[in-house]
Parts: sequence; C-alpha cells; structure tokens
Amino acid sequence: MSATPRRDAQRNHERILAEARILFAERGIEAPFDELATRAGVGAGTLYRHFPTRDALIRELYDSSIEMFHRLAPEILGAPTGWRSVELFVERLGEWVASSPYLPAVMRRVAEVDPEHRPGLEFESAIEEFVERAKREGSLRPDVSGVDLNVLVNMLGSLGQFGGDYLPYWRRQLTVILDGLRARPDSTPLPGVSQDFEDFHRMAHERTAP
Amino acid sequence: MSATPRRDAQRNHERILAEARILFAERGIEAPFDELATRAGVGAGTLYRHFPTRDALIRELYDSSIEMFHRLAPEILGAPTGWRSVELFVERLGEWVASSPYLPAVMRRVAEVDPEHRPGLEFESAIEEFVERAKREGSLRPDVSGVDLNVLVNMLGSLGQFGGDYLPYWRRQLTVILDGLRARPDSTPLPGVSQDFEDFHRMAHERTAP
DNA sequence: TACGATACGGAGAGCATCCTCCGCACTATT
DNA sequence: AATAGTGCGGAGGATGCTCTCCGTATCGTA
Repeated sequence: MSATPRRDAQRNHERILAEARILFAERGIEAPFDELATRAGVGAGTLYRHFPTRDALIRELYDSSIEMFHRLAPEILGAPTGWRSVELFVERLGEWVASSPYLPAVMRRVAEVDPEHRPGLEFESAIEEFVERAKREGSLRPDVSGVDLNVLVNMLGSLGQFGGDYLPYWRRQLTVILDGLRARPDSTPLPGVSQDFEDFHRMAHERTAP
Repeated sequence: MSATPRRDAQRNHERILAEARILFAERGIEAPFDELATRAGVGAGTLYRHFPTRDALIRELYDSSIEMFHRLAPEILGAPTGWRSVELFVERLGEWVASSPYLPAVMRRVAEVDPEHRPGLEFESAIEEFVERAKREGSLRPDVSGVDLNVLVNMLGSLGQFGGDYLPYWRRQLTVILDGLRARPDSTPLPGVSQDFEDFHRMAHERTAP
C-alpha cells in the first residue's frame, strides 16, 4: 500500500493511456485490448493490472478530459466581454473535442455505466452567466441558450471524424457559426424552446449512436 | 437463375436491411451478425446467403442512401432561387443524415474497400452551380464554398448521435448556421482557402474515426 | 395437388479476443 | 550488494462471434 507507485509502473500507466487515445481515435473505444498492449509495448497482464476492465480505462480517459475542461475554464470565463467568452467557449472546446474523436463515445459510456454522474455540472451556471452577459452587451442573439452552445460545440467537435488533416479548414465552419450567433435585427428566430441542461443531459445519455 | 427471386427471399432481404439500419444506428456497423439474424427473425444461414460479407450489407445500405440522394435532388436543385437551394440542401440532407447515424461509418467503409468510388460525384457541379447562383443573388456570403456546405451538412448530421429525441431541437442549430451563411456587409471573412471536392474526398476517406 | 426448384434454419467447427496465472525481472531500501 | 517487495510478460484456457453445411420447409408452376 505505497503512496507512490514504482517508477516503471507509472511510466507504463502513462504509455497505455497515451496509446489508448491514439488507438481509440483510430478504431473506436472497442478496439482490441491485446493490440493496445502491443502498441504500448507491455504484456496483456500489465494492461489488465492497470485497467481491470475496459470501463476503468475509459473512465480514466474521461477524467483527464474533465481536467482539461478545468484547465480551459479560466481563460473562457475570465474573458473581458461576454461575447469574447462565447467565442472562446465555442472555439477552444470545439477544437479540443475535434482533436479527440473518441470523446463522445467515452462520455456516453461513462454516463451509461454511472448514470448519476453529471459531467460539467459545475460549469453550467457559469455558462449561463456569460451567455446572459453577452446578450446584455447586445452582441449575442437573444434567443440562443447555453445548451444550444454546447450542441454547437459538439457539432464542431464532430469534424474530428475527418482526422487532423481537416484542422486547417475547421475554422471556416467555426466562423460561419459565430457569425450566425451574432445579434442582428433581422436574424431568423430560433424555432421552439431550448432544452435546459437537465433535459439535455438526460437525452444525450440514452445510448443510441455508433 | 430466375429473374425474380422467390417472394419469401425478397421479404427476408428487406427485413434484414431494415433491422440492420436500426441495429447499426444503435450499436455501430460492427454489431454482431448473429444478433442481426435474430432481430430480423431469420437464421444465420439466410443472413449469409443474402449478404456473404459484412461489406456486402454495408454496400447495399450505401446504395440505398445514394438512391435517397437522387430522390431529394430535384427539389433542392429545382428551387426558385439559389438561396432556397442552399437552405434546402443544408436542411434536407442534414436532417436525413441525422436520422441515419450509421451513415458516416458506412460511407467511410465503402470508400476504404473501394477507394476509386466517388459518391455524389454527379452532384458536385450542380452544387457549385446553385452556390454561385445564390452568391450572384447577393444572399449567400461570397467566401463560402460547396465543400463548406457539405461539411456543414455533416456537422448537422452528427446530431443524430443524440437519437431521435433531439429532432425537435435540431432546427435551432440549422437556423444558426443558415443565418451565418447569409451575405452581410460585416461578416467575418472565412479564414484560408476552401478545399475543392477532390481534396475533400481524399481527405475524408483516410480512415480515422470511431 | 404434385413436383422440382429455391430458400430456410440452426448446429457446430474455426477463429479472434478476453483475461488469468505464475515464474521472472526490476526497484528501492538498508 | 543484498533482499523484500512490487510489477512485468505472455502462454493458454474461456468466451463469444463468424460462417458453412445440409436436412427440411416453402414457393411457383402445371
């Protein structure tokens, strides 16, 4: 029951995680464990000692994603204007999701295994806050919601499907979306009423996709 | 070597395809064949007689998708204005991709197996045509390309990941995008230069995603 | 209704992946 | 440098998926 694991153990743990990110991006989160072991240069036994189940590995990928969220938050939330927060939110998160194509599947899986878990709950009110601020500034269209923004991030993130080669072009779609988000006297009103975060979370986690 | 297959054979063929669409949407295109057989209410032998390989089944799903394209084309291309074509293109195709979450994987798979194959080639010039028309009308932003529109459709389609429950909200994102596509004196210029269809096709089909 | 032709079902062999177990290697401590 | 203790590797049994084979059922035709 040592506090610090042995150095080789630590190194292997990292390598497995790193290779998992690559392999899962290429082949999905159901990619064979044996191949993961080979790529990470460890034996199957070692892999299973570090991650007894696939879900344990997925959970750790998930956690490091949440950590990434926290690392991006200060810049986004601390922007000088509400609109700038909106821009940064969509851009930074979208870019990051796009660079981790395995993320949506990981999120879904964690939610399936542990439906109580509510990722990013701590940010929901912060998001609503800068959304309101941007609307008061008159720069964000008044009919858009924090949930809408999250969905747009997801959409932008889906461009990760095209691989890193698309990154140079990715900002074109980002720009279209940001222009569509600006408040304008003649914007088409958004149809219907947005879900709230609660509803959105519930819906997003009833297993459906590839 | 009959021209028309027996009626029960025909019926089974349809049922397998129909169940495949559902199963693949739920679990991805690698879902177990045995389960597909069970769901379709046929024996494994029957399944394999109709579709000797997984790729044969995927190919047929693909073909019926292309057929759907052709069914949607007249309305889109025959719209009274270029802008209306743009709207219909993004809306109709986006909605349809969203309702078939297995489609992106199917497309990729076909392209892998048969890289020469170039889906939708016959529409590329038609797309460029209504894009140009809409720009001349002054309604579509001049810096956007036909490829950009295709990518936006993909993004909208990715909302299929949330399942049919999201459909009522789906048009909100569509509206944001369409507003972002309108020509405006103050729109942010799209960064860089768009790929052409050729480049886009090549890039999109180097296997990368889940 | 009877008959030939076509298609069906599902048992089971073959194959890929999962996961455990245990003898050996490495690390850190004295 | 010696030793206790932690961690490693990979062979191989267990499991689950793929795909074939052939006796039986269904279809279309006369």
